[in-house]
Amino acid sequence: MNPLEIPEIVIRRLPLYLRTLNLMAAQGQTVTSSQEIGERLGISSTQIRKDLSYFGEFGKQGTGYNIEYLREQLRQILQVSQRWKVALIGAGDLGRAVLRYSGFEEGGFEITAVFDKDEQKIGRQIGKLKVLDIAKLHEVIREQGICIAIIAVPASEAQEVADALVNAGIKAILSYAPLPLRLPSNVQVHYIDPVIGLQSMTYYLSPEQI
Amino acid sequence: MNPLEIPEIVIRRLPLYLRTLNLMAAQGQTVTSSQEIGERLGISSTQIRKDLSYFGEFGKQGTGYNIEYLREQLRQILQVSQRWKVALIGAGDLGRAVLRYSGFEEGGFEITAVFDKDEQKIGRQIGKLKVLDIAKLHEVIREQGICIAIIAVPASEAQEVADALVNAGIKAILSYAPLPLRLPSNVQVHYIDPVIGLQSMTYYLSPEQI
DNA sequence: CTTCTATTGTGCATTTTAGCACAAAGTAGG
DNA sequence: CCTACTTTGTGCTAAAATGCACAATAGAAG
Repeated sequence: MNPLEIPEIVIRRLPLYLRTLNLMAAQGQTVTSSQEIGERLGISSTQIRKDLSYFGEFGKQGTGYNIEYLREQLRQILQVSQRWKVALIGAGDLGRAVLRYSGFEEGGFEITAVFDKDEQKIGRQIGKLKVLDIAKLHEVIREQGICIAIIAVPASEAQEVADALVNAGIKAILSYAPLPLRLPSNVQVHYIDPVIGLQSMTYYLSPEQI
Repeated sequence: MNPLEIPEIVIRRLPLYLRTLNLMAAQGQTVTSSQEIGERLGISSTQIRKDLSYFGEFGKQGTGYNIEYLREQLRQILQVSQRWKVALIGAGDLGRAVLRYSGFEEGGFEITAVFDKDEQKIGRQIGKLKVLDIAKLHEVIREQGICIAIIAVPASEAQEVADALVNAGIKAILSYAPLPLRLPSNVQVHYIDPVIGLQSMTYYLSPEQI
């Protein structure tokens, strides 16, 4: 099955399935079904089976899915069996929170370099890492062979940082800055903006709750 | 036009349009077109016009949209003309980063209470707010008339917190915990999980980049 | 006043996504 | 071995979302 033919919306759901399987495995569960995964995620079981069928046949009729096996298959599909090195740009409050979040490691990512342009922050130790001068971005990224970056700088500086990242060879960016970045089409990008999420919920709140 | 008939996917895009208009307004621009908004967001102009048409006719043929006017219309549709009070649960690294992020205010939200269960953190001052004991969750939320909450606690405690929030009358939750919450259907919820975003990008990275 | 250009709002066609329903295949119990 | 029950994977159908194409209309230029 050609990867180009698999809908992006399917790819977007796979990490949710993987996360669910991780939780089940952590609780000692060994077998599950599309129905159980679906109930946890609020997705129909048919959808889950169809999504998985793009990549192969991972289940057993009458029994369901072996959790360990399906986990490993999903990890391979998503290419998170090995750990990816990630560069973090911005050592402010957000950057520090990102750095201390353990979820990245479990998900297959390791932040191996932190950058900031503020001289006050450069050189400071955060966890295992020392904050580096953003002037060394290109050099360090090339040296370490990093191809994923997280942008945690103010909106006003995000585009500039993104340009530098692309220039350094970064191929995937997760941006916390609330604006769309102008990037070459061969660079992946995902955004995280909590306000967008809140605003689409307030639409549904009844007016008397204001 | 009955709100129940408007597709959720349309509602999800409106905050993006609003954010784009805010940026344009901040740069002194007064008029725009569906094409310009679309180019910035990577969305087709037709889509934008169709989305807006669910709610009325806001543009002028030949001219486009008055930015101030369309902004105000979108704010009213999304119910963010007034500011919503928000409770934040969790005063760890993430909670503090959330608290210091200025984007919420601009988006129509004000965090007016922070809670934690850790005695070390309770009573500590963060910005204008003092961290409150989570035991007072119900009381404070009722008193202040809060109906939106942000969960920034570890995954293991998120469900417990969510239950308490629902019990206190919260109607919308933004959760940073990487797991699906079990909630009554009349409570809105959105999740933020950076790992999900990263993992759906690694799928597209070429293997030699690992 | 006429012509030219720009842009909206929308009917219709196309494409994409989701879901039903069922054959196939496995398990459990007697 | 036989029957009853589960659950997968998938062909087909239905629904949802997107995009094309164009009439309508505004404004600008001459």
